[in-house]
Amino acid sequence: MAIDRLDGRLIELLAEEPRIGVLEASRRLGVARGTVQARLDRLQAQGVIRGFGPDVDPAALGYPVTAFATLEIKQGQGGDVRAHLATVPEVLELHTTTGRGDMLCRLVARSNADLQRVIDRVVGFDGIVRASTAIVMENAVPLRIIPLVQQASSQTPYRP
Amino acid sequence: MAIDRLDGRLIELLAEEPRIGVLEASRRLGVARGTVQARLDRLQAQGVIRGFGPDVDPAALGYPVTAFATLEIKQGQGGDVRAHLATVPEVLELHTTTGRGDMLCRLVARSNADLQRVIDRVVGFDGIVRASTAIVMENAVPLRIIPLVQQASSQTPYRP
DNA sequence: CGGTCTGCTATGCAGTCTGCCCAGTGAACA
DNA sequence: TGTTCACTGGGCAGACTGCATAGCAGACCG
Repeated sequence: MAIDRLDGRLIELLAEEPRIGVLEASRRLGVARGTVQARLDRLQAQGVIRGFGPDVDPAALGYPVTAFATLEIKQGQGGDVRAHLATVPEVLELHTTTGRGDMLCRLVARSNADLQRVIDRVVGFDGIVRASTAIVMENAVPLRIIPLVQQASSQTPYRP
Repeated sequence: MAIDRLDGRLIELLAEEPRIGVLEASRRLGVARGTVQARLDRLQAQGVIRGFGPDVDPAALGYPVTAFATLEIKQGQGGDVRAHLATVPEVLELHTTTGRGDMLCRLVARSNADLQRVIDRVVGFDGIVRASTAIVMENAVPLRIIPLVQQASSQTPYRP
């Protein structure tokens, strides 16, 4: 669960140059190949690294508009709403939350006009009482994880 | 910008088995290796595939709590607030939005108690007028892109 | 203190893949 | 009709992977 500096550097390296191989990584990190191999296996086994899936940009696919919708759900309808939203491709992410709304979801659309269609489809379901949407104007900080990895790994020095 | 069925299948394949090579992918897709190579290059050049960065799970790093904070910003302070939030490792994502708040950010923390520390650090900045936070209870639909890829690619058949 | 474990280093080997090249083919297009 | 483009199928040298082995240093424990 705790990762050390070497793990951190390895993840940073993989994030910067994903196409890199184990051998090249070991050279950059100044450790043996087997060590990198073992660390990678461990990180994946522990679930720290879930995988290396392709990072697809919705904008490049023709969906440049992103929005967040807060949904208020009728009591006891949570499961149905979740199943409904899971069938909508434009729903990229869905969380149930505390606070004002009951659910928060991330949407994409082909245009602002198209967003209306998506929202209609999202809220066109019985269990949803109310929805409020915030359109993203600028993605000031794109989804990132490296700073957190650095923080988490800086605690534990690498002792060979 | 438009991707066809083959591109779509390739992305799906890469998402399912990221460790796959070009050669194996070409076998699965039933096309020549050079074709897969060319498609991959094109997808990356067009920015559809940004990269293959490691998918790190914050929970496995010791940050199991996720929250979304809506921030209200003092007029004209947007840039400063953005720079401030970029320095906080626990801020994984930041968007400027329309609607009720002015910014929406995704936070992680080591515990609910630790979330307080994170929020204090986030809002402990002059430009932020008010913040309202929603803690994520369940990630009903984890960040996904495949359904969108399928939708986008199903329009254009593959004509060899 | 000595035994045991774990993690790292270093090395080797066979099999496989990558990057690059080329010639040929079929379809779309001017 | 001629040109262009994408795909096919093949070949080649070099590099990498997965796997296995052996030695070494530090931590832990009775």
